[in-house]
Amino acid sequence: MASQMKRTRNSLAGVNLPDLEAALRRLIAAIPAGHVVSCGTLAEVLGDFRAARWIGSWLGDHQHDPGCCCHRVVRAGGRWGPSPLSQEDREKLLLKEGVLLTSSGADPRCLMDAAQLRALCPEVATKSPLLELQALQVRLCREIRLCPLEREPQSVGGVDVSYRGDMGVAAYCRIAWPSGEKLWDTHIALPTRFPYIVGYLAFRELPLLQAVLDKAEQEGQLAEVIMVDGSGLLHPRGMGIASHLGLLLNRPTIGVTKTLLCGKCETEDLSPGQSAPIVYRDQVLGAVLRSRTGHAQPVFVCPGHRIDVASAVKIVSPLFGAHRLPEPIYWADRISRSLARRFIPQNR
DNA sequence: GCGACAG
DNA sequence: ATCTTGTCGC
Repeated sequence: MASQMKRTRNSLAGVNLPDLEAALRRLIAAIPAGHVVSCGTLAEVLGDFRAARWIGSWLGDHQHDPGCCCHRVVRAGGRWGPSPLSQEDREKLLLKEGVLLTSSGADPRCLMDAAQLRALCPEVATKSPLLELQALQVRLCREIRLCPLEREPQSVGGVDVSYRGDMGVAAYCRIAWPSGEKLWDTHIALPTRFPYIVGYLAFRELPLLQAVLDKAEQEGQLAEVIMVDGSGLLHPRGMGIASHLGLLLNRPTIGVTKTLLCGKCETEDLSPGQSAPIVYRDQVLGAVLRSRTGHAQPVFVCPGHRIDVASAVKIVSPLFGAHRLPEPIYWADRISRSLARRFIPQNR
């Protein structure tokens, strides 16, 4: 029993990040000669069709070795996609394996569908990594508390992550509320462990955010409310990164984005300093805000955890300075980006 | 034909 | 998010 209580605490509070790349390599290794598979089908077997884009970019990037069968991966309908091989080598390999070619790619009749690939790779199919992460998000969603903020904060923190190669730099900045004065900041750099896939941003950035916020807490600089560069409640499973972080910290969090992940709003007649509701699945889950200084593009705000839409708008509104984004996010973005550019050498 | 989605 | 030159504008 004691050993159970003492379970390992990683940055996702006990959740192990799946090795998506390893799972993808196993799927590709399971494609038989004479067949091809599309990025979308691979994504589907990993647990979410939306991972297709990541798979496409991975094909062009990955560490390729002679045994790798990535020449059997194509785009939808058999069309050619990114590859480390030359077009000539690729066509030669597929022809040798018995795949018919068309003018634009592989013959669609040689494409395998998800059911066929699942049968050939049961170890990935039965433990679909993205399905498991979705299940976790659905489970955590029930613990989200949507309520007015209890007390006005003295300060609000902002967090953001910038990237350089395989490294991520997270920055945290504490801002006085409501004055907007910059009070304190810190940062940390760590290797990236998970790709960007729409709907799974938390699994990419939470380890870094948790690390930088641990640092802030040790220095006694953790603000009462944390603003995140990413969505919260406005998420297909109600568990955007701001909500997930709020649960891990057990602290009020607000999601702020430059584009809308989901939901609809009227941005046409929005005058500077005003806000309008964002509706998703017939519920008001956020607000679109235009800064008082009248920037062309508005920002989208939603609750993460332990706050409601009205309180989130009340907290964010006074923190618009001279920039499009509210000060905590503006500074976290600026600091993380300049550090990533300055301190991490580019290797490619 | 429509939609294709945070960072 | 990142890769990137000059260019348009307050």
